[in-house]
Amino acid sequence: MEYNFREIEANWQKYWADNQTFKATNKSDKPKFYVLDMFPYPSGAGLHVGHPLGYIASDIYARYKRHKGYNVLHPQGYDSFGLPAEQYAIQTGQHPAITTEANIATYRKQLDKIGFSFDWSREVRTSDPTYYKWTQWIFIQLFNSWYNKTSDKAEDISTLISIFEVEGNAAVKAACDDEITIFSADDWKNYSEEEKQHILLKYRLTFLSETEVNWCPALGTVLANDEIVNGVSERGGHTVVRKKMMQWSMRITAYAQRLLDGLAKIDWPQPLKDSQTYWIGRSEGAMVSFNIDGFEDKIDVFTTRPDTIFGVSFMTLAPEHELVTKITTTEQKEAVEAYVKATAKRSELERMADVKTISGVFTGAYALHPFTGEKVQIWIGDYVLAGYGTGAVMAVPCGDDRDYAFAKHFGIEIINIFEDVDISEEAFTDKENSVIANSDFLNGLPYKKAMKTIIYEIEKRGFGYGKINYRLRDAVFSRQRYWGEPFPVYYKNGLPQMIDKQYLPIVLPEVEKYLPTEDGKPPLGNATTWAWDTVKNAVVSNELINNETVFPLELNTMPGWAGSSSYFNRYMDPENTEEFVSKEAVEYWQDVDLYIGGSEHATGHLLYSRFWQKFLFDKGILPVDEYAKKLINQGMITGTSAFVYRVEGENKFVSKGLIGDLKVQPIHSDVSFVNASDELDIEAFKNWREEYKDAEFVLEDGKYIVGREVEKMSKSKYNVVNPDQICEEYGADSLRLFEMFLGPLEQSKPWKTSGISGVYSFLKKLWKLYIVDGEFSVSDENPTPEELKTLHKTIKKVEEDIANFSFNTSVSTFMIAVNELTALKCNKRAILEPLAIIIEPYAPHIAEELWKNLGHTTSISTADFPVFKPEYLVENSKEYPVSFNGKMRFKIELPLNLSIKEIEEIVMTHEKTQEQLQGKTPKKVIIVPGKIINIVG
RNA sequence: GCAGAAGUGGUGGAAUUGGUAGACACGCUGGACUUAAAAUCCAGUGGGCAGUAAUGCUCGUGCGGGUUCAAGUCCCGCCUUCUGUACCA
Repeated sequence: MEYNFREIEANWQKYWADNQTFKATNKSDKPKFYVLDMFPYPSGAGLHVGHPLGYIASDIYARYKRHKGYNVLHPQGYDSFGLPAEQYAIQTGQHPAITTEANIATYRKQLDKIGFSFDWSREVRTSDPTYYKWTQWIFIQLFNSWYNKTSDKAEDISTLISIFEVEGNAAVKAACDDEITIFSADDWKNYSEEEKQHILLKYRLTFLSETEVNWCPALGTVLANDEIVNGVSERGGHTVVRKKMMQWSMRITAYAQRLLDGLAKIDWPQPLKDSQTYWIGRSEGAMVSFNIDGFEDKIDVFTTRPDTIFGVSFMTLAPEHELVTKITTTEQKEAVEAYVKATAKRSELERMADVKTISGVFTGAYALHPFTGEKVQIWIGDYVLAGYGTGAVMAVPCGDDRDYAFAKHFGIEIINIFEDVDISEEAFTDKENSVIANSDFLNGLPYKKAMKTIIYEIEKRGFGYGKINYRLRDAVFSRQRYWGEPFPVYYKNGLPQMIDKQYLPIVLPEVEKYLPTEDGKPPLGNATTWAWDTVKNAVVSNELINNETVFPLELNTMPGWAGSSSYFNRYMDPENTEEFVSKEAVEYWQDVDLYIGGSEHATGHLLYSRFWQKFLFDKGILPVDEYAKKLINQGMITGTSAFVYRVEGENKFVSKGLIGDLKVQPIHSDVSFVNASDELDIEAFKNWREEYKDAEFVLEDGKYIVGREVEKMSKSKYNVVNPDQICEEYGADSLRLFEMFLGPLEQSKPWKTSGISGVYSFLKKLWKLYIVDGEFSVSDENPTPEELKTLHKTIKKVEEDIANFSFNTSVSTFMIAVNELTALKCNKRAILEPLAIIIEPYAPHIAEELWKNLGHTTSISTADFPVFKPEYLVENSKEYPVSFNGKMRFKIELPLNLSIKEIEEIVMTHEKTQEQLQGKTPKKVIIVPGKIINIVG
């Protein structure tokens, strides 16, 4: 009876599917456990061996938890809206839905081969109308809500209207647009319905506004900051420019503080928390208004150092600042205009590459210092960003590096307002250790006291107020793309109207072309049936638009992160057509206990989804405001590329060891042509490409040895390894074990297929334990203490490893156990049965097969995990290492019940000790019972 | 620049609280089986020196210091690589 993994794995995969072994119920007496993977975008390239790493880890965890008596929810689905399918559609005319469907089929086939314990009955796809119905629904909920800073939560817009009706908006504390006009209750009542809607739009949690966006002309779309890499689009590398557009935005800034505070109660990796903290970017300071000499207008600035206000010697505005044209003097007009123009022209790329250059222009205007009344020059400079704070800064050169450099460069006065600090060479930025001087009533105060005093004074004198500012921006939610969720929105007199829940989903219309229209409208502008009939409550032909009962629908679609921001809640109740998720389901499952995925989502998906969770929590739809208790980032698996070396100018390849002084050009070879010893299959390489057919190969010892280098796994580097091939050749159990064996889950590590033979032969050795004379057979004899010891130390170690997500060391532990049991010729049921269970999470197929052969008729998947018994590991002697001055010289076997004194006596009289000491008396003897003996000479 | 992670044999990596550095594998070398190959099994395998050998000595966890009876692990100062981020007032 051979270990025939092909037959075994196919049989069990069929069994699991037929019996719905891993289907989770929403009702159970067992405690719940929710294990989630970040769901994949089904790309056309399919999975490579790097992708399943996290899925294998989570699957091990899920399977382990089933053995421990939990009702485990372990779903999987697809984030199936996205740009690649759309790009492909633009090129070929094929509908993205067809491409997506085909890609999903490939993914599913590949995933099935690895033997995951997913509950596929709960699968969701973000591009499926029955799913995106709920994405649209959440959008409507956000539209119908405002953020009340007094109650510190989102509330229905009707509560805001009630306040307006009673007292106007003066006292309302809300997260809203910056420019809000104050109105009274009477004003409100006199506003037209349209005016009211315009005002409410400034308060809603999703709102329309003219935003400066990253417009990519080549893709015909707006890109998020994280979709831009080095100033060009992440996909395709096209140029990106700044442009103003009417866009939907999400008021995530309302949640800035809560997103920050929530980090304290979730067990997520510190680096990930740090990057979210940085992204949110909380800073405490003050808003201060500066009057402008000769103008009514004021310049508002946000500063984190109001305590240094007496050090202000100039102000800098962003070139885009609205006051620039107004206040610039005639003498400076030309220079200012040229500078503004030059800045607008500079691409993001240029601005980034050139951080060191100091540039700016004096406007000729002066601000008046609020405390001293002195005149302060107003400059413009592109180091001040229009999008942050107020787009203006009060410059304090003595306390800020950039202001210092700017002042030095343009010869502006530098006022020192720090006690006993020399600022002739550089600014003094150590705020914690600063003591203010030369600053009127702040003199002699340390940082913290100075801050308190100045904010009090600023507020008292009406120059401004203390403020907490966040770097986090509201998230633009519109995309000029086809393959995304349509908005459930139509426009009446230019005002957005939500479509009622009962008519959802609004299904993506058919279009002839997936490109933007000729007049620059998004691709949905090509649709001919894309109008909303408010009588029939249906999508109808555009020809029927009369702006009385039939209105145009929104042409933008939602961004990639829309569908992924709450999908984990939908898994709890995926077939519910009446509610996003039922109360019972969400009360039972609550939240994700373990979430595994890549760290690249740190500030995108993982921040937006926390925002939506908090919002839905505020609305009473979800019971918890953080959705994932624990999160693990799996590391990247890199590829090991292979290189052949072509002699420059010739069609001749030299083996790596023979390069010497030759001028050679390294060329990627497909890794499949190279064996474990780095030898190239020359014939395969020659047949790869026409140009290599007649190439000459210079060999060493009769072989061609390639060079190897670790690089990102990618098609273009010919180092991609496909999991299907591995499953075909070694089996899914080998793949699973090997992916884990590679190294710590959270670190990046290179893939080298040759190593897999180690885990493969381990599985064969494991199999053999259960075989006697070619037949499956185990003995019912009582196990020996040695056998029990091996079993129980394995149970102990594996449970500790799983708790620490240290799956690599578990695999080693299994190997050691099997090696030991093989040496002991152990064939006892009492050992081999529990062994099968503890290996099951890692190698489920072979475990099921062994379990069946042990006489069981049901799946091993819910068998109780064996209980660790420490008594089997009790030792009564220890092989002590005996060190001299910290260096181990020999070992000595001693009973563990000896006292320190007794140990010392035995050790000191030992002949090897005498040999080491050579008659000298040791200064000190250190004995740690059970650990070590160290003799200091 | 800032933030984070990581540097251990030819390779992937292991080493609970400081306590035998290199577990477990890959690769390599030698051997068994075989007409041969594959598969399988056995033995060896960090470097250097000495010895026929058993063995002994010595150096060794990126570099330089320090604490300690004892440091891969703790402290101080550097170097390198990878990842993220981009003038945030």
